[in-house]
Amino acid sequence: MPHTIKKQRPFMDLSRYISKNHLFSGVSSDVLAPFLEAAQIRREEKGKFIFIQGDKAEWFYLIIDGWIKLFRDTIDGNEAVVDVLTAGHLFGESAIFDNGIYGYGAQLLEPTQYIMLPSSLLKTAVASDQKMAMNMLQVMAQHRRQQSMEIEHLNMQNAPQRIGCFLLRLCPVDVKGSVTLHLPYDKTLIAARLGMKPETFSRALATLKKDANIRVQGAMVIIGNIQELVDYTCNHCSNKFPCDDL
Amino acid sequence: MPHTIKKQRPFMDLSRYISKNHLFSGVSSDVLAPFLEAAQIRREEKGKFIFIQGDKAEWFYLIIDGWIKLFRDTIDGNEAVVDVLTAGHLFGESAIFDNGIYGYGAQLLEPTQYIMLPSSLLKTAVASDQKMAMNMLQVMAQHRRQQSMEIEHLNMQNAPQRIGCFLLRLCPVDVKGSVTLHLPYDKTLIAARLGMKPETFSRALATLKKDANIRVQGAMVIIGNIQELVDYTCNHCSNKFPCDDL
DNA sequence: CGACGTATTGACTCGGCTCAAAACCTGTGG
DNA sequence: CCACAGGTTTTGAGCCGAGTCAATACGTCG
Repeated sequence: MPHTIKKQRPFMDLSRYISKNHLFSGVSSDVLAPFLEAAQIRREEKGKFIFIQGDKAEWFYLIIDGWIKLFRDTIDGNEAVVDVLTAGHLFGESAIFDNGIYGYGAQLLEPTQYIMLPSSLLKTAVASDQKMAMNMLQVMAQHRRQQSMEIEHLNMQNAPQRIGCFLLRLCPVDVKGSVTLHLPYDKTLIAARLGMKPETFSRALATLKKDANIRVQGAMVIIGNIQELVDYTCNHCSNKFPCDDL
Repeated sequence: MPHTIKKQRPFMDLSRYISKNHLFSGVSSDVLAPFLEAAQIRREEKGKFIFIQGDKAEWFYLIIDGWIKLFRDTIDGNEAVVDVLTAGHLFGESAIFDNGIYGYGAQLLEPTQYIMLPSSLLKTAVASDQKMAMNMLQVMAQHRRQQSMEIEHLNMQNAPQRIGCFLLRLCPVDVKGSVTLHLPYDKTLIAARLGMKPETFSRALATLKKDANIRVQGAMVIIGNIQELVDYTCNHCSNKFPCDDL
């Protein structure tokens, strides 16, 4: 008795993933239809570059599962990690309305499934459909707010505080007291994401253990008391916890 | 149509300033009209807060002349300067499509004239007019790119390089060799804008004099050779000079 | 078990911050 | 014209956080 092969039934699967993304929420099905038609689903191996900085932005992307990183390479050979994204996240969409050139590269961190959608479709859909336009604007505006926060964090918070902030954003919103969570990806990568070196990350995590009642066991982190961590972390920030961004 | 009487400024003045802003470029006059109707022009003194972080975003703003700063206050009483803007710049428009709350405060750095426009109008105009929507999206996307650059700079460049980058962006695009320019506002403020302390700014400027062939006389800066400054500044960045961002 | 990638630890350097003082401007009133 | 007051900018000394380089521990997979 053959069991289901899940990679098939592409159209329905795509539909689910695409339409439930906020960009398409409340959008009529005839606006949605061409996206479903044109969508291509891909599964690629770790390390694959989906695109690099400077490429023409002919597609934008939606992650189904797995992890990718957005990055920029500097002239002297360093790499800045712009963002790390997973299921449900959209990327590459911003360049479409700017200069049509990706401002960063995108690389898979592990085997990852994603959907690619044509930029041209997004452009026309946004131009012709009000709801799409408003959704797109909202996505952009939220991104801008996130980026503002990021800039503030880099300016105002030190390494342990940036990690604390990162951990707090991993917590479910409503909990109080103690929380156990595990880090979504490599510590090295988290470090890069937070704009610090792995060694600094390691030491900063150690000071959190000492000063903010945190326990760490490999990738598992136990926050003894959320409020304590907030007190330690959020003073140099302009947002009161819980921050509504992410 | 109703002809409203504005007590201080005739209709035409506003029209010039508003319609030449990129947000309204190519927009039909009947879409533009309600903005011109509803626009209010203001002139206020240095120090005045136009709004503060957390206010409801009922207006967005266009600067006619003068200077303003956008800033965020942290819980422990520090201030992060988000941006410094002057004639032709737009601000407060992002919150409208996000959560309707300003993410920063805005304060005048000197006597400044500005126009305030109702958020509600922007929202409806963007929802009903394709060109407005595309313009707004473009404004947003460009802002996002700028912010990305800012994050990269904070991460990768040291103080002298950040100043060098700032100076290079003040240069006219096509010049080569030597350039004379003067700083648009206080060194203290530039320092804050670049995420450093005034003392650091001063010292960093001194090292630029030494290492990158710069001369400084008060607010006047003479770049001996642009290429030399580029070589000194741009290595840790992912953009090749001239950066197309602002 | 060995081997490789990831994570931690140690010793050192250096950049930027702090606090404090001096130098420089610029406008004001005598 | 000078003296003074206020703000801005510079300079100095000392400290601390984060980066670097190098070595060691840890884990997981073969």
